[in-house]
Amino acid sequence: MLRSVRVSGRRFYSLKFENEVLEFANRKATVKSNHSWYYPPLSQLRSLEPMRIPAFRSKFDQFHWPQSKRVDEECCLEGRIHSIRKSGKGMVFMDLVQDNSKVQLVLMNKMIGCSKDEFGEYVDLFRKGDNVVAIGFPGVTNVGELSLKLTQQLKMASPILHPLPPKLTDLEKRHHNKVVDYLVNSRSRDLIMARSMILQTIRKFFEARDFIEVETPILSVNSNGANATPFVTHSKHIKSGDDPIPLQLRVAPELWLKRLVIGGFDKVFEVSRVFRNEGIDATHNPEFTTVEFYQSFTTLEQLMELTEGLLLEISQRMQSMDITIVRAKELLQQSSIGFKKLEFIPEIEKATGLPFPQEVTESSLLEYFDKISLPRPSIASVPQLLDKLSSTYLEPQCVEPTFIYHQPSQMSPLSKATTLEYTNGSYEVSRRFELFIQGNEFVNAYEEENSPIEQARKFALQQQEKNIHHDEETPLPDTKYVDSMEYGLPPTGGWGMGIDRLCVFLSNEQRIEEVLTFGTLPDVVRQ
RNA sequence: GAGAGUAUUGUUUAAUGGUAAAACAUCUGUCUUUUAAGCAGUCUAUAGUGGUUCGAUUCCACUUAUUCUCACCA
Repeated sequence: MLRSVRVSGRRFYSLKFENEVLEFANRKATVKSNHSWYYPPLSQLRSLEPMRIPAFRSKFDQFHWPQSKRVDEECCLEGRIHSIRKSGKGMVFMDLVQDNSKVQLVLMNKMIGCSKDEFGEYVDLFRKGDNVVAIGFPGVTNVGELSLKLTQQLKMASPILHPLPPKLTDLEKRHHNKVVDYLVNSRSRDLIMARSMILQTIRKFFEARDFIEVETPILSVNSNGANATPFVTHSKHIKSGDDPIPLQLRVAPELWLKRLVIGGFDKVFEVSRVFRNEGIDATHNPEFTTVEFYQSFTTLEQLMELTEGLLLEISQRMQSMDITIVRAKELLQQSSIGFKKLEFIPEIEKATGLPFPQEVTESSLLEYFDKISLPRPSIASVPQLLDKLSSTYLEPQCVEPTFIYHQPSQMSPLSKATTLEYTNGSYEVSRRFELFIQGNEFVNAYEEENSPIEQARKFALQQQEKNIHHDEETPLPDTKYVDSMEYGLPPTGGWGMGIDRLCVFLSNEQRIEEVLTFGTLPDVVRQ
């Protein structure tokens, strides 16, 4: 057990735990048998009001120090030890970190008031990585480094039981132990901070425009709003007879948000985690975050302006971080002059050199595929064929931020359509755009279909296609949503952006797990 | 769902059909102004099973773990 001794009126803990070996490898046992010393209640350690380290720095960084190079008024600082540098038996330097800010501690046996031997043994109780409370005088060292010169023994607040690796780069080890990754790799921490800053900017943008932030259901009977396989679960309390009704996790919040617009909330947005039971790769995780907003009486053109405005603000804000400054600068320039625009059908014609089929049907599109020698996708439905055209001819053109707009209406059953004249005739196109950057989709937005009659018709068409092509991912129509529409969805602009990809892009990373706090689903499962 | 790779100490990297090397970390010293410090010393490893071989960490097979790519998708 720990002996406590009195030295010149003050009580000190001395020195070695009896019969304990102070090796890191055995530290857990030592800690276990001296538990109350290693994990005391915080209030017991604070004999005066503590300062956060950033506040301490801002108070003393520009301080005009007296001859003695210190101020004889005790301060209390708390944080984690990042470095220990011994310099002789009676003197030790440590770096203490809190709130991403660092300050040096100077420990000297004379100032603390104990013998060198006592001092040395006491200091040996501390390891790089321990959380501690330090009390002492603010001051500077001979070379001018701001420090806290301890007047009392350092106090243990919570120890680390394993030595931190000096480096951790192996992907497997990093993502399967994110705690250590964050302690070791500052970039891993910075990526999470950048994400926070991006989300803050988005919230500020919408708040400044009088949007309200809402939260809509994640669990429901029929997940809708995107083509994707849902995760299925059930509730103990939602049953049909004795059988639980299967519930789905949302694949998109879209239909709930539009119901809110019908209900009179004219400007809503949601930062929403969505769930899709699909493959995992560098740019896909089964759960991911989108921001969606809906604003009544808003056109496609207004949606484009809002998109440029939001990305402008994000790019301005993200100049303040080292890891995002390069991308943010590019984006700032591009969003202030406005993004390039590609209109779907004319651009396909330009790229293929052939006029678009007059009828947008499966057979005419397949014929078109043959003419341009494009291999057919595995599911040869009209939406899939059109999507293939886009990913082959349009999306690769979108290295710089680019809007692709006026997609044929068959691609988006929830979007409002209009008839437009092109060289080869007139077409039903969606009042829709997608924003692509470096060939990746970032934003999907459209004027919402607001006729319950049209919506019911498009849902029916979608089901026909689904049955013909056995496309399991097409959701069942949400007839209750169509019922809600009968109360009058105003002409509404709806918009969604993937946050994970935005973070990956701005931080110039290649993989989605880098911007997820605990990696992708396989990483999460292992932690 | 299909394919390609990887596995050496706590970490990050070497090398080799015959004694596995280094840096950092750990541990032991040392230093009263250090800057994730210096100096001296110490400790720790070939994923598992089988095969070829006088001898396998190295070659082969299987297993396990894991990474990546493609497909689906945002």
